[in-house]
Amino acid sequence: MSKPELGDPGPVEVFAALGDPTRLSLLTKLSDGQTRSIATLSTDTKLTRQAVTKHLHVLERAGLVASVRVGRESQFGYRPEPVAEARSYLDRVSAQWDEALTRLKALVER
Amino acid sequence: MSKPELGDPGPVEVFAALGDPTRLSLLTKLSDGQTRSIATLSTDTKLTRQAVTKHLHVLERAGLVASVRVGRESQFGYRPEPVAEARSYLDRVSAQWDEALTRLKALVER
DNA sequence: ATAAAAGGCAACCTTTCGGTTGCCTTTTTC
DNA sequence: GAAAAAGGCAACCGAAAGGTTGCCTTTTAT
Repeated sequence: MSKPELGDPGPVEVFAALGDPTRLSLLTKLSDGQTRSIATLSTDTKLTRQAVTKHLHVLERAGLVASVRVGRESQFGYRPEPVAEARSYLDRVSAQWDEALTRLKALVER
Repeated sequence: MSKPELGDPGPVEVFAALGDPTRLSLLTKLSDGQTRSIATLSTDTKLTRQAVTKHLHVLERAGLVASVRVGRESQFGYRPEPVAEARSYLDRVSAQWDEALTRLKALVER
């Protein structure tokens, strides 16, 4: 059945989550498949640990990362699904555009 | 030389621009290749013409649309380049992820 | 057993966003 | 040559975003 099930919202939320430099770099860092703690992700960031935490939660609400508390630290990991969704959304947009181009071409060459 | 040339900023700006429902729907509407006036785009939107105008300018700053003033109205049209950029950005992200998976698999199956 | 490391929580602040209203200019249309 | 249509400009407003600081809890290391 696959309920909407909270954890991968629509493309809008995903794009919004990607639309911030800090978040985008956190995500690309995590997309290497390794899992990282907040402290780790906070080094080389100029920002406070708290700020990073907030960004991570935004990413999490958008379904782009998931976290597990292990011992005293919580490990964050990349989740590929929403990116795939976003990608196919953009695919559809540019597909529509390509169609339009094709139609125009056909019209002109007639 | 290809100066940065204002008009297609990085992926962050593009994602930010896409991360709003109104903007996303304006863009998909325009991605059919047809050019539309602000008034036209404002119908069936509940929002004020001004609000729509602002959104269009955001899209324009992100390079996703371009406008030309023709007579008394300004026509907005879709610009495909930034979408392609964004798409390839996401491609790289998921490519990195896939690589990681592959490496992990190799390691495990050894 | 204490100290240090990692985090959660919450208050607070400033800037940006999304949106509205009012008014003025320019182009059309009749 | 008015009246209407399409927009631009600017002020203003409330809510959300991005960030900080302070303090308390839990886990780990010594």
